[in-house]
Amino acid sequence: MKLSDGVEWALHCCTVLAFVPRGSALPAGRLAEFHGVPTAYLAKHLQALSRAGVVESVAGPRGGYRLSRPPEEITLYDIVAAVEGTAPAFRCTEIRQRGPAALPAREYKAACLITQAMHRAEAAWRAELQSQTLAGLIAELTGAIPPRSVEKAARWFQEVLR
Amino acid sequence: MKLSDGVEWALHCCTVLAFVPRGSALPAGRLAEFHGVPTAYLAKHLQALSRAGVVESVAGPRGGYRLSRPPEEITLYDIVAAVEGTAPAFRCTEIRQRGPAALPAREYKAACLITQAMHRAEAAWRAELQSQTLAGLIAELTGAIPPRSVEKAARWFQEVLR
DNA sequence: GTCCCTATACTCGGATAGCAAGTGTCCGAGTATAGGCGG
DNA sequence: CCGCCTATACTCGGACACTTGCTATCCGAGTATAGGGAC
Repeated sequence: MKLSDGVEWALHCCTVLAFVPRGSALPAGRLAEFHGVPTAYLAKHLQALSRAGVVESVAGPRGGYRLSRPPEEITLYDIVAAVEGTAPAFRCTEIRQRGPAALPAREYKAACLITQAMHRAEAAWRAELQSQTLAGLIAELTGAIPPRSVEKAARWFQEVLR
Repeated sequence: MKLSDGVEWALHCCTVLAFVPRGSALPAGRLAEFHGVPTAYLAKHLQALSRAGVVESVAGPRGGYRLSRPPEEITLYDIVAAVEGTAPAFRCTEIRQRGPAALPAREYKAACLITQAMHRAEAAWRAELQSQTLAGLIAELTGAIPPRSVEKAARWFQEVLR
């Protein structure tokens, strides 16, 4: 089981985008530069965020990406699901309906108990991510990030959003 | 994010192995036949269960696999972890230490907050799986499985364990 | 009849190909901007 | 001096190669069994 690297990138990008002034936007190239990752590949994941309605894109010069909702209304699950998809990690192939103890398909009305157990675990995972908003994450960040880093980031913002 | 098919197979196999009389064992070939899956590939996952200490193997004729502990002491997480590994699904690559706002590496003492949040979610997933034992699953199963299927399975057991 | 020995056949275990999905990259379509031109 | 038009350059979006890890398979090492022979 492995999550795409894009999930990490998307979470960091959304955190940065939360500091973009209302009305402005940040291009994919600037975001990639800020995080030191390949531009083209990051763009791919930003498109996924755009399709999911987490961020919105504006074309042309002075264009780029910005959050489409206030950070209070964006959960970490929204971001993860946008990149990773909403399909369950555990997929039941109904092997109980095969082999010497199998019955005709119509006999299996109730869902497989093993599948239910695995889905409960995934639900717990989703619930934990849904309980955390982007705003909450940023609130934690304030005070946890070294002041010098905040200063450098602010300077970079000044230059890029100019 | 996708779990290996082997996880589903392993869970079903352990459920079946719980019904093997103490002292006996069930070969990989019989387990594969019971579930209608490729023998060689299932064997690979049974080896993983064996390495993890969930099942134990006995070689030679009348050999095979059996649970190495009573079902009360085997959690669903034990089985999933044996097949899938214990590495976290979310891997932090420390992109916060790159780009124009980065500081020298020694400045980053505290763990990345985004990573902490993702790890909390995975912990919730693990906790849910750890709270369920194989014995509990089997208790649920009793009464949920159609009587005709139980009968066919019992007949097959008679023939195989003979 | 009982014990021992040997050959057998069955088991697991790790090493080996094939394939799908994630990783990484590129170029084309669309648009807001900025400059120039005319009134 | 002001408004309009056009050319520009910058943005996103989807289509195209490559690599890693999951899927599937095979053959060899080891062992408990079963049968036969000797006592």
